[in-house]
Amino acid sequence: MRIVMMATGDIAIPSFHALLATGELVGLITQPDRPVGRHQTLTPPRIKVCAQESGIPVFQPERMRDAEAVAHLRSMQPDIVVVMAYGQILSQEVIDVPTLACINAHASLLPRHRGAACIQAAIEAGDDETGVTIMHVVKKLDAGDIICNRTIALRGTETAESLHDDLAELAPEALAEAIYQLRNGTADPQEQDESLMTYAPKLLRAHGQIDWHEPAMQVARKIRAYHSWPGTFTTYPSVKSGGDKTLKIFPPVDLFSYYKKPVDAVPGMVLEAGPDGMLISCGGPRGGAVRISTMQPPGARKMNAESFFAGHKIMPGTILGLPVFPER
RNA sequence: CGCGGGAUGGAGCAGUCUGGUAGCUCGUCAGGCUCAUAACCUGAAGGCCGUAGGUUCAAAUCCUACUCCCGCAA
Repeated sequence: MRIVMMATGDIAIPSFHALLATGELVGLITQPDRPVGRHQTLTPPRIKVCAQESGIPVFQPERMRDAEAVAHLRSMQPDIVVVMAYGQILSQEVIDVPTLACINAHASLLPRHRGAACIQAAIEAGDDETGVTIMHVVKKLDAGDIICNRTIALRGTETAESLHDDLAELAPEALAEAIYQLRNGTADPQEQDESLMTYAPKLLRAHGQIDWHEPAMQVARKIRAYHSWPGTFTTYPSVKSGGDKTLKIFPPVDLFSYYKKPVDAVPGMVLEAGPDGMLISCGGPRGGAVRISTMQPPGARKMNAESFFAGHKIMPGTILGLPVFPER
């Protein structure tokens, strides 16, 4: 059987190696090299490098839906196309090329969290479990019939980064089962329950802004969910410059669902500031607070609270993120 | 050369605009005080102010080049 993989993200790398090991992988289709990093250096996807090292042919069309690209795929004569974190929407023409199936590995338990930010969404929503789903590719995003899945329990401590790696390792197993079923005709794809569908749109850097009016639980989840991309941040008033500066916030975060606060405490108010971290008042019906202990001021590296407060003056009573939510 | 910020004892920062004795909060070490302490008091060590040139009587500070770090962007 001939398998062609379409993948760009690092999450697909373990699956790539698993497919490679079957000896049936005949090609990798991935996004063109992109300018990346601080100097906009043209950089190949890491999975492309893996393919080159393994002697697997690589194809990098700018638009997969173009006739030439489709023709190229057809010339590879795939029986199965495996899509995972590829980064382009596929046309029906592409989907129809493989003789057996065009399947997709998605990093959530569909129909929950369709879309690009599925990993972050599972953490931010406070789900008890997430996983990897293998389904048929259809034109509608992540909406195809489900072949199989693998689940992983969430303990409330993971970040998108750690979960990404765990799911990457989980994917090959699910993929192997799906391919096995397709191969011997035992696959019994189940339609997705549209009523349970949620959508996790692609995140932008700006989405990492913390809204201190949210309950402490939600703030803490967001800090974990958005690590390490796009990251979370707030703003603080700078005595020196007179303006507001951006403060990036990193896990771990201590959660206080209930916290006995001073009567004048408002969301975003710094309650304590010291070597142990910065305790910040949150919103919501029960109030609550979170303590953060790792942060990064503009122009500097990530540092712990002890270092931060050695040279930055944020006194208790300071209100963070102030000018940001006038409209919310 | 995509845009911007930065480099000052071990950590984090001020000082740079307006050149003139190296400063702050900590940490470290020594001593003191205390029933005791990460508390408090006193003292000390530790800097070629990123590198290399230039201007000047004089450069952390002004000029030029370079190196490294960070943010945006991807």
